Amino acid sequence: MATIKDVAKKAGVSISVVSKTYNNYVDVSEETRQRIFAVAKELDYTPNIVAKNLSSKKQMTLGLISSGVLNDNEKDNNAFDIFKGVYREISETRFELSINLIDSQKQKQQSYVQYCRERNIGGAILQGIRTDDQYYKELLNTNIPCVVLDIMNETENGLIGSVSIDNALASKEMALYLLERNHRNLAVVSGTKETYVNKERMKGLEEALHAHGMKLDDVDFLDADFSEEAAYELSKMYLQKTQPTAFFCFSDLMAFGVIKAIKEAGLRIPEDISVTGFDDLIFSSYTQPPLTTIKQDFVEIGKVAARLLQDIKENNLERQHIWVKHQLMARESVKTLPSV
Amino acid sequence: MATIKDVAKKAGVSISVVSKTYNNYVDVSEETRQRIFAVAKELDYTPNIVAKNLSSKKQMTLGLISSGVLNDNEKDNNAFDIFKGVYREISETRFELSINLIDSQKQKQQSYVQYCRERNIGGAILQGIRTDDQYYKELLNTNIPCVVLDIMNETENGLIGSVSIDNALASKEMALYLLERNHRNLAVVSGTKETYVNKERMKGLEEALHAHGMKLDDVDFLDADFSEEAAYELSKMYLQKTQPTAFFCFSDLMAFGVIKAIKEAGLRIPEDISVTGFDDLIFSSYTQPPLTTIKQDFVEIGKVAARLLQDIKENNLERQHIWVKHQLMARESVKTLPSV
DNA sequence: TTGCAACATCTTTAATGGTGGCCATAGTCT
DNA sequence: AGACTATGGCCACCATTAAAGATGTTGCAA
Repeated sequence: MATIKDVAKKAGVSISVVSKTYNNYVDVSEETRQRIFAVAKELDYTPNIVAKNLSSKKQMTLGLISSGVLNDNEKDNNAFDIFKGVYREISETRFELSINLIDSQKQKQQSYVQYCRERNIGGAILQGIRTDDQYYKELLNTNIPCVVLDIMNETENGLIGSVSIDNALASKEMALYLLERNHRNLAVVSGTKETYVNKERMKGLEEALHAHGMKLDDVDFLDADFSEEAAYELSKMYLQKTQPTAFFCFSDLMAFGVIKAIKEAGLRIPEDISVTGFDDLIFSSYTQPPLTTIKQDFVEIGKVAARLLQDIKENNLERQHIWVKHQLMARESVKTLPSV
Repeated sequence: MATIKDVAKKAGVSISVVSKTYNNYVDVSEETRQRIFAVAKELDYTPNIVAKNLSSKKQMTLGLISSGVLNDNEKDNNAFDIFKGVYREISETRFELSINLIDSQKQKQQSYVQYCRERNIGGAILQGIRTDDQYYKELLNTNIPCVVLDIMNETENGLIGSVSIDNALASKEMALYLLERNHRNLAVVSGTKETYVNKERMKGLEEALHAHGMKLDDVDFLDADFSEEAAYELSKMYLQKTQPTAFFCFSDLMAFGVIKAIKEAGLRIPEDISVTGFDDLIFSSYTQPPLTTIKQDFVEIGKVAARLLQDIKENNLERQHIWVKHQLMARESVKTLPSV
C-alpha cells in the first residue's frame, strides 16, 4: 500500500505538504493540492488511520462499552439497537468506533480506563453499567469524556453526559393509563431496586397514584429483578391467592413472564386481567394479545449518545442529561373497566 | 498514562528491554523481567496498542465486514449472532476487532481493501456479501486473508476460507421430512436465485425429490427473494388458485409471510397446510404453531469463522471450507398425511 | 530605487509509543 | 586464550502530525 512518503516523492513535495493537504491546512497552494490528490488517486493512497492516531494529538476513536450485547436475553435486542444507533452516528463522522463488550461470564475483565488508554480512545459511551461498578467509578475520575445510558451521573465531573428517556414520566403516563381505565387492584412487577430506571419508574408510579388519591401501599409489589423467569414464578404464586385487575410491569421481558403465568392460570388477557410492559421489544407486538407498553427508541438513544459525546469533547459542556422521547403504545392487553 | 519510556527509565534499562519483556523475548533475565513488571504495575503501565500496531510487522487487528447487521429485518438477528460469535472468539486472543457495517442505504461505501489497509487489518471475515460485489472481488485479489460466510469461494487464492452449514444436506433433510410424511403437493418458496445458499438448498431439494421418484418440475416455485413481504404476497395469490399440502420455505422470514397468508385465507396450520422454514430465528419458536425449521447456529458460525481466519494467517492453509452442523427442529407446523 | 516587512508556500525536524535486527559487553566453558 | 552464551543497549523504522524554520515573491513606504 502506498504511504504518504510515496505520494510525496511522486508529487515532488515533502511529506508534510501531503499531510497538510489532507488536513486542510491553508498553506498549500491550490495547484499543489490538486497535484497531490491526483498522485494519491493514481497510487491508490489513503492515510493510515493507525499512524494518524498515534501521531495526532486529537484522538480519533470513540469507545462503546456495553454489557448488554453479550449477556442479554435472546428476546431483548435493546443493546443491539443502541449499538446500531451509536455505530450509525459515529460512522458519519471522522471518528473510529472501538467496541468493548463485557461478558459477565468471564472475570477476565479489564479496567475501562486501561481499555481507553491502550487504544487512545478519546471518549466512551457506556451501556448496561451499574453505578457501583468499580471500573465505572474509576473512569469518572479521569479526564475521559463519557456518556452513560440509563444512569444519572451524580458527580461534578463536567465531562460526563447521560441519556435516557424520562422514565418517571413514562411510568406515570402508563400508570395513569391504567388508573383512568378504572384499574385499582394493581400488581406492580418491578425490576432491580438499585437501578436508576427502576427508581424513576417507581417515582412516576407514585405520582400517578397520588393523582388518584392512592399511595404506593395501595398496590402490591412483585420484585422480579427485570427477569422474565422471576416474573413468571412470582406472578404464578401471586395468582394463586390474589387476582389483580392489572399487572403493571417495569419491563416487557417481565411482562412476558407474567403473561405466561396468567395464561397458565386459565385466565384471559385483557378480559380477566390487563397487562402493561415497558421497552417495546419486537416481541411485544406479537404477544397474544399485543402488549400495551412504553416504546423506547433505542436506536435513537444510541445516536443521541454519540452526538452528545462529541459535543462534550468539542464544547466541554457542563454535565448534562438528554431526555429522549418515549411513546405509550396502546395495544390490546389492557381492558377498560366499568367506572368505580 | 505511563509509556514504555517511563518504565524503562524507572527500571533502569533501555526501552527495548521493556519491549522485549512484554513480547516474551528470551534474552531478558528473569530478574530484570520481574523488576520491569513490578515497575510497570507501579506506574500502571500497559503497552499502547495503537503504537504497537504501527510499529509491529505483524498485524494485530482483524476485521468484520458485515452487511446484515444494519440492514436486516428486525426479526432477523442472524447477523448479530454471527457478530457475537466472532467477537467472543477474537476477544479470547491478542487480536483487536474492527467492525465495518455496510449500510446499503448509503452509497458512501468504502472499498474493503482500503478499509483494511487504512487500519492495518490483517484479515477479515465477510458476512452478507454478494459474490458480485466489486469490493469483494477486489479483496480476493489481495494478500489479505479472508473468511467468507455463506459463500463458496471459487478462486485459487489460498488465503480465502469459508464457513457455512451444509445447505444442500439440510435442505434435503427437510424435503425428505415432508416427503416421508407423504406430502406430494409442495410449494417451494425460494430465495434470491444467484446466492450460494439458494442454489445449495435447491440442490438438496432436488436430491430429496429424486429419492422419491419426483423431479423439480413436480413442485411449484414461488420466488420470494428471501423477503417476508414478497413471500406473503406471492403465497396469497398462489392460494387463490391452488392449495398445496405444504409450503417448503427457504427461510423462516419467508415462512412468516406464508403463515400470514395461510391464516388470512382461513386455513389452519398444520391441519390444512404444513409449513417449514430455514434458519430458526427466535421468532420461529413462537409462531402459531411453532415452526418446523432448520436451525443454524450463527454464534457458532461466527466463532468458527474467527478461528479459521487465524488458522489461515498462521498456517497458510489451502483454501478450505468448514461445515458447521445444522439441526432439523421438528415442531408443530407439519402434519403427517395418510400414506399415498 | 531600495529596503524590508508581510505573505504564501514549502521544508526540516522532532515527536508519537512502540518493534526488531544487530552490535556490545562480560562472564563461562573448553 | 578463544569461543560461546546470556543479557542488554543502540538505532533505524513504522506512517503520520505539528511546530518552527526557510525560501522566494510581493507591496509599499522611504
